[in-house]
Amino acid sequence: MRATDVLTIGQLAERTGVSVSAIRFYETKGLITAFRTQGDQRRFLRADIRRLSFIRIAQHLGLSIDGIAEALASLPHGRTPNAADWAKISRALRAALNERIAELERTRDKLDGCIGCGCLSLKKCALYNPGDRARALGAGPRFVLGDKAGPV
Amino acid sequence: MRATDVLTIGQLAERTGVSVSAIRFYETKGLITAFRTQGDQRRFLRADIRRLSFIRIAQHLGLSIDGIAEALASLPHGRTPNAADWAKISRALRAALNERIAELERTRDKLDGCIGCGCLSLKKCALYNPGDRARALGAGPRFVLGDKAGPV
DNA sequence: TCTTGACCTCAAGTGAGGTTGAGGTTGCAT
DNA sequence: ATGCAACCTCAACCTCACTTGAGGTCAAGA
Repeated sequence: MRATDVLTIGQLAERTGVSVSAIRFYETKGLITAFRTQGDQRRFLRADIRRLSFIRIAQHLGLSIDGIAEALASLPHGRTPNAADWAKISRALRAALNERIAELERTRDKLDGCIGCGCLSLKKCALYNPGDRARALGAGPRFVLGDKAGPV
Repeated sequence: MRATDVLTIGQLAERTGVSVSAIRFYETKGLITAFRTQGDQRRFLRADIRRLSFIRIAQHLGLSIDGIAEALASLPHGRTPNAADWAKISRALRAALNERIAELERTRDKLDGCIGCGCLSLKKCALYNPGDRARALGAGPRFVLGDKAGPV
């Protein structure tokens, strides 16, 4: 293994734009793993750059840490994921993305219907029905890969 | 003013599906105002149902409490907003919505380009460039009505 | 060898968006 | 007039996704 194949946490942070403290946090959450030097310092593989990229993209799409952990669980254990592995998991991400887009479009169309009447009334108006509430709660959109309805 | 024109906080909660504690919280944040009975209990107007609906819809679209307060500031002060007022503010909401949809579509298209190569590499890949980072941070999407770049 | 910057752990803090609980008051029906 | 559900305030607590700080260790260059 060449020296350039392993990265310190600082190097990984610098290459990904993710802070050192955030990387350590992700490790405690099981999103990423490091091996250790004799002096207990973390060392990462170059493949972890891609893993971290996936994490940040997925976050941008609204997935929670737990949702991302779930998605990453589909990657092979015991070997470094290859391009095909990443392509597969990216397609799952794409599906989640399409669903979120469709949901926003539905909301927009309902809003269009409401602009005319100016009703904007919960329960009465199609725009906001109580069944949607679970999805709307919390800080930002939450949905899990492969879970159409989102968390209960 | 008929008795049916005013609502207790419990009635407002029941009609909107928003919890009593959340309504009180919104009041402390200035999103909604109530007048008080002699015994210091809150009383709301029926128009506040619409106001609360707007708040929840805007939240669902990813606006922060502060962003919603800003949007609501464009409503007339001193009189109950009418249908035209709500239509105007709803159009602003629609614009924010369209922007968010467009952003997600751009992300999806970049992701499509990346599935082929399986690159998924921060900085190198078009999918995630550091300039986007400010927008991606925090819990869920943040954007302010009429603010293209989002909060600084 | 020494220095210095990068690293380590663990605990506490942050901010958004609320909820929960204690202890007390109001207001409507009977 | 009385009972009791619904209201009040205020402080503390919660989750999420991190950051910050204290106190200490490691590793590489001069």
